[in-house]
Amino acid sequence: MRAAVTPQKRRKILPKAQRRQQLIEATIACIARYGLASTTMHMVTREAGLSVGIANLHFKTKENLLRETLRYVAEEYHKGQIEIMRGSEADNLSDRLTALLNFQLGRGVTQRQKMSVWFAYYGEVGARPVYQKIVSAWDRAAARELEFLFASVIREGGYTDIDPGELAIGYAALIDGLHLALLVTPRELTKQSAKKIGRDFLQRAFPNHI
Amino acid sequence: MRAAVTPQKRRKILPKAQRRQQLIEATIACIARYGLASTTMHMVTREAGLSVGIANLHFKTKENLLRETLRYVAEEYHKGQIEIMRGSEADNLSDRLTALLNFQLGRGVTQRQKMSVWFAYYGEVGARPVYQKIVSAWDRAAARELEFLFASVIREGGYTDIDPGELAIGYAALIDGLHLALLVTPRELTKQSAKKIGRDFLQRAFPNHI
DNA sequence: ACCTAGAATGAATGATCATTCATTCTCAAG
DNA sequence: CTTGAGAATGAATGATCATTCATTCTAGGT
Repeated sequence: MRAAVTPQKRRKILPKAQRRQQLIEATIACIARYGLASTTMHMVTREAGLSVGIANLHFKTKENLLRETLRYVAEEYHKGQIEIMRGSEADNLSDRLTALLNFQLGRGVTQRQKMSVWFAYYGEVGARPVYQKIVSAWDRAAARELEFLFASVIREGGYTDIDPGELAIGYAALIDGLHLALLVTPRELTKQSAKKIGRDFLQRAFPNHI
Repeated sequence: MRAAVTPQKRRKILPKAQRRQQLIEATIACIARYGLASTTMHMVTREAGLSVGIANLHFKTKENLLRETLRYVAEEYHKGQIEIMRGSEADNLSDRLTALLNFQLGRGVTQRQKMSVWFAYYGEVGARPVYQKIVSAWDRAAARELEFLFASVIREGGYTDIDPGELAIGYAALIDGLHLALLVTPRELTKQSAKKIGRDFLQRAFPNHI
């Protein structure tokens, strides 16, 4: 009888960028499954199907890997948002508002995995200024864009007594809060209801547009 | 020359309940300062001015201590809320709404320390079902109370087309989102603005009451 | 004043992890 | 086909931590 036939995974060499991406995605999966606190380098590299040493090879330290992962997640979410808010010339403002809502509470973003990661980092923001910097940079960019969109809607609809900046902060807060509710009390809130609640918010502010 | 005069802190024996409380408060302070992930038993006991062993004496495991701390924080916040929503017979509904908003975005609750702890736990909810259970139990209780309050307001104001349950979820989400914004992007949002945003939300829903 | 139940201590233990680096392996260039 | 630059591996290292428990100390009861 032979020694057990270990399937002998052939070592593969790939470009740096690809390995980094692979590790970031493994990190996201681990954080969602085990939490930020108990995610270890072993877990991440196993999830990626690679050896322990590779994480330190590409990211130098765990702290670096976590930071880059946050950067990736924050960028993905906020870029998506911003793209929709800018819209194409063709889209009218009502459609843009609806598209934004559908994105923010749609399949891609409200995956349990994504929301877990998002809030895992928020939870550490109080203790880690670096995370705060990354998140708040993107938040500011999205907030400006949203304020601009709302200002256009206000102008078009002739709404009075609405400050676009304040409304934008309120709307963004509502969406964050709904994500949190979907994560923490999923039994009390479906994505459908969440969308309706977001829509109602916009409707009360912009009755002629929604 | 004598041996250095160590100020020799005299050992003090106190009732169990008091020590537990003391440790929970030290845990809150540590989580706020260092984050949930890097809070150690040594930090907590040092913060409390006690020895390492004591935490295990009173809480058996670290996991237990963290769980009890969450229970304490969740209870404190939600009990305060619920008390205000029930109000005294004397208070009219408008006053109750205002009092609620002032509590939720007031000095006590929006301390950086409190919000840090709050979101630190939210961040782990995706990975720890126990935390989810604790938080969602209190959330449900508060949600019911808020729905009841809103239903009274709707009846009194004769507002049509408002579902009190949905509005309650929306309002709660808005408040959570504002807390998050105060924590993550404090430079972009003052407590004053946050209150105004909350007030505007209520005003658009209940124009005759606010 | 003396005793003792049990509260409090903290050095020691063992488990877990991030990080290192000597070695192996891959593949593109020649 | 041959070769070397550097990508990938994983056993080993050392640091950090939760938890234990033999010992010390306290305070209420006698």
